[in-house]
Amino acid sequence: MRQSILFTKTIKESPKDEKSVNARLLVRAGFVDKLMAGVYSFLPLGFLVLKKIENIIREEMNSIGGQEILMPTLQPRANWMTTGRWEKMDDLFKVKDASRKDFALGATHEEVIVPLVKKFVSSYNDLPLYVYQIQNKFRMELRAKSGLLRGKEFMMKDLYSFHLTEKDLDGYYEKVKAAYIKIFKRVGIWKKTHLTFASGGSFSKYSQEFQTISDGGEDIIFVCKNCNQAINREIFDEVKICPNCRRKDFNEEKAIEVGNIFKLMNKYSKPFDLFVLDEKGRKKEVVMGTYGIGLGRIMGTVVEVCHDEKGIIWPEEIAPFHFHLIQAGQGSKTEKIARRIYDDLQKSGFAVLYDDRKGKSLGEKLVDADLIGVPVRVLLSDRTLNANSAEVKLRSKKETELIRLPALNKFLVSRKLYV
RNA sequence: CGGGGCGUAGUGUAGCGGUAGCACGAGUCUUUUGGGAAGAUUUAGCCCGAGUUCGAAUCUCGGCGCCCCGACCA
Repeated sequence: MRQSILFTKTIKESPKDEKSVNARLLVRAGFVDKLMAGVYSFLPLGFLVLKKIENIIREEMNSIGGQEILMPTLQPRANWMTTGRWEKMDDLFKVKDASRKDFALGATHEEVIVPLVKKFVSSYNDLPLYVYQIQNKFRMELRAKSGLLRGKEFMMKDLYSFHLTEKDLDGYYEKVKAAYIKIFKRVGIWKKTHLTFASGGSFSKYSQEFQTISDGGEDIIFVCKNCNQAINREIFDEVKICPNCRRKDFNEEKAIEVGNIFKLMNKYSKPFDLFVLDEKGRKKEVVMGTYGIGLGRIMGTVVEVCHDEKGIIWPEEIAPFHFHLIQAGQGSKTEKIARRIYDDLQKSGFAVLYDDRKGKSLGEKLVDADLIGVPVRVLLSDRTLNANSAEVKLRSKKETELIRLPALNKFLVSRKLYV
């Protein structure tokens, strides 16, 4: 993409109504725009990142047998009455139509997926079944905060699994756990992410969460110094011992909950009477699991974890572009060669942000590049051109390297980091 | 939902009952261009509504909005 036609612009000062690191950097760099507290638009750069995250999640969900669907946001009150959550769920958005009929805006989709599955699943042969969607959720957060980390409207991947037995659910639960670890590795936050025991809410005594250590987080976890297992503060007092290695030595950390996995058992299959017939024709209750990841929250978490005083440092797999090509100087030869590098890289299958803006000093372009945080910067100026070279720099490193132009494309493309 | 703080231009501020001003930013043009350059020029504001007053950015009341702490958070 040519930066001269990118309609968003970087902002020099941090917006005064944003305190969290992720919101300040993402707004300044032009990835997102705040419409109101807890509700953000994703601008071209931010939408690219969101789609990368989405695709990683989609790939990993597909790899464990997930079938993708899309369910409605607008949902009938009756389904929520069936589960009792119309009254019980404090943060459920409720709306009325012109005839005063009630609807819920989907905060989660058990009330839709269970009746849906009931229409198609009737035999034990139909199980297990794994269905997921990636879609906006609405929650009436009374206190939206921390930029993208806690919003009223946010994109979420929600996976639901349906099983004949708890044992089968347990097996799939472990598969999801492994898939989640892959996702957190690919988006670049796994090193700071811990599998964490937490309260099970109303379903079971405990659940498991993935918590990423960050000052921007709102949870407190205790990380086992021996094995990296963590325990959420909400249950620490009753546990006080690592459930994994039985030791009692912990570090206390602030953390962001980036995903959770949950055994629902019959919590929702029961109210909707979701059952199958087994091989002997007997009714068997279906057991379920639910597994969520917030996409915007992942994006915000990545920024919280991957930034420096100059801006964002995107992990390679979710960066909006592979390369940020910067053209400095208005010489027609410089422009011609920059254009050729841009075209060649794109032909090689890479996404390039090409800073072809006129009238900006190199300093301004470099400051913008640091803020936006594309992993690899390629600088072509009159000066580098004199040496028949371009300067290559990783956003995460200080060193720069001059690469001779004839070898440039090969050098950049040969980096195995970008696929 | 409880508590606290705060609303004057995009940002930061001045004004303290009597003509809304400054700086930065942003736009245009020119000269520039190796880490946010310079000149000229332009743009843009009292959160909203009632009340008090001859007169309200300023005082009173109500609303709305934002931030922070807590509670909540399949």
